[in-house]
Amino acid sequence: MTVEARIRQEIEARIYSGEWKPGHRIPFEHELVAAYGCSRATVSKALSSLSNAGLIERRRKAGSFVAHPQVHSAVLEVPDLAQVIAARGGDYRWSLMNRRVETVVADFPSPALRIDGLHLESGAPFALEQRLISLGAVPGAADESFAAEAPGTWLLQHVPWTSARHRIRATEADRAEARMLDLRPRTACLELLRTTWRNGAPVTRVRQLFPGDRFDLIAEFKPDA
Amino acid sequence: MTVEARIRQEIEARIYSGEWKPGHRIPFEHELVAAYGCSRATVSKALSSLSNAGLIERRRKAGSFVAHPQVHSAVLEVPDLAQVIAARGGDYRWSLMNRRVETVVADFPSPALRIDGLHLESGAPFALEQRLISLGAVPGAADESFAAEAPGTWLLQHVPWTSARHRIRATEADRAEARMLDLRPRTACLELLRTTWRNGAPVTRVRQLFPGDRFDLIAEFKPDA
DNA sequence: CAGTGGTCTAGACCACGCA
DNA sequence: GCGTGGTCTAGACCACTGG
Repeated sequence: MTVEARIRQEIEARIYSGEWKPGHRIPFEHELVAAYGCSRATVSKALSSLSNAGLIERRRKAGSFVAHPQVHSAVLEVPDLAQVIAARGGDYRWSLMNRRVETVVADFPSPALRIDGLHLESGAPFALEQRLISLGAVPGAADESFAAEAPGTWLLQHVPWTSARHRIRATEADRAEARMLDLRPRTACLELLRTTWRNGAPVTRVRQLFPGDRFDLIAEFKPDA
Repeated sequence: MTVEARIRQEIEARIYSGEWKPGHRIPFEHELVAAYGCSRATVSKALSSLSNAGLIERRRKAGSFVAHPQVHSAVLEVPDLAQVIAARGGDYRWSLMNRRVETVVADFPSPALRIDGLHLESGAPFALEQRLISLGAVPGAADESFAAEAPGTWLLQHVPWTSARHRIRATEADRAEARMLDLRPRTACLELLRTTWRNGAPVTRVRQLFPGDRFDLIAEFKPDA
């Protein structure tokens, strides 16, 4: 246990226990230096870590204070479908339904590859996927058939770093979607819309449709970081 | 711009641009010290920040390497319904439907307060809420009527720090739910199940049901932290 | 304007893990 | 072994901001 970790944990414990309530001023850095017999840099690292985690707020001249709780964000596990299905003990497969180049796509500065397909669990439809891949941002995609490998898997391995935005909502499968997913029409489905950028330019946009009874998303909030 | 921020940004830029691909070894700390003319502590802080953000991996003896991308997590904005509705220009209200003490609740070590109610947007149903509050963890809740204030709002102000787990799925409103939400039966809804703990003990468990066409969740992934 | 946190330095010792 | 990152020290100067 490092000194930094000890300082952090002992402050955490006082916050979790309620001994130090939101708004409470925690000891000044120089007081912690004296209490732990360590250097100020070590205290500062511990407090920075707590601040990053959102547990405390630091204000010049005033000191550091227990933050007011805000459970307004959580880490969402965005599923890798192959792993999800393997974890359930199922057999994952990808089935390509459509592949073509679209020359004009809204919000895309260049032509895009349009890929439609189905993720299957042990032979049964699991999720419907409709995807666009910018050929400007990912020229190599033009050479891929995506017949055997799902485009998401391929992209993870061929596009360096991206940012992404997900929109999650409930919707009803229309007639065509229900047929492909082997559902009654109007069955409740989870719709995941994800757009991915790299250096501000769109890389891919995908819509995944999951039957509501076959899949759910998990998001965790932990004040540690 | 601090030295630390400059180091971090210049490394980020090389990663985002693709100049340094996943697996690439970035300069050793002592090389960065020489390149930037700063101390090793400053370089180390910059690299620690990149490591926390998941952009690089640091290995003793070997060096630091560009990490392989994993868009497998994103930050989910968990909505404060009052704010969501205010941001849309609507008028938020909470309507209490039921409040009673349940002596035995699964997974709760003590009796719990059961609160059912409706979140309203400009008078129209927006979300159905069914909540349990542990009276062992939050004894003060017993003195609250929750007639005027939604329990989530009250809890944020009165319970110290928590961890939380959310489950998100699509489901169909049953007859009673559809009636309360003013929907046709079997309308697709987004179901948010959240359990909150403090020191390992459950504090509250809530189920919120949103008509699919009235609400969606947003989750962002940015490699920065 | 005084005291806080923010940032930085030039060292040091250690533990780990590859050769 | 030996070089790397992990941690720490005992200072220092600065910028901000609350009283």
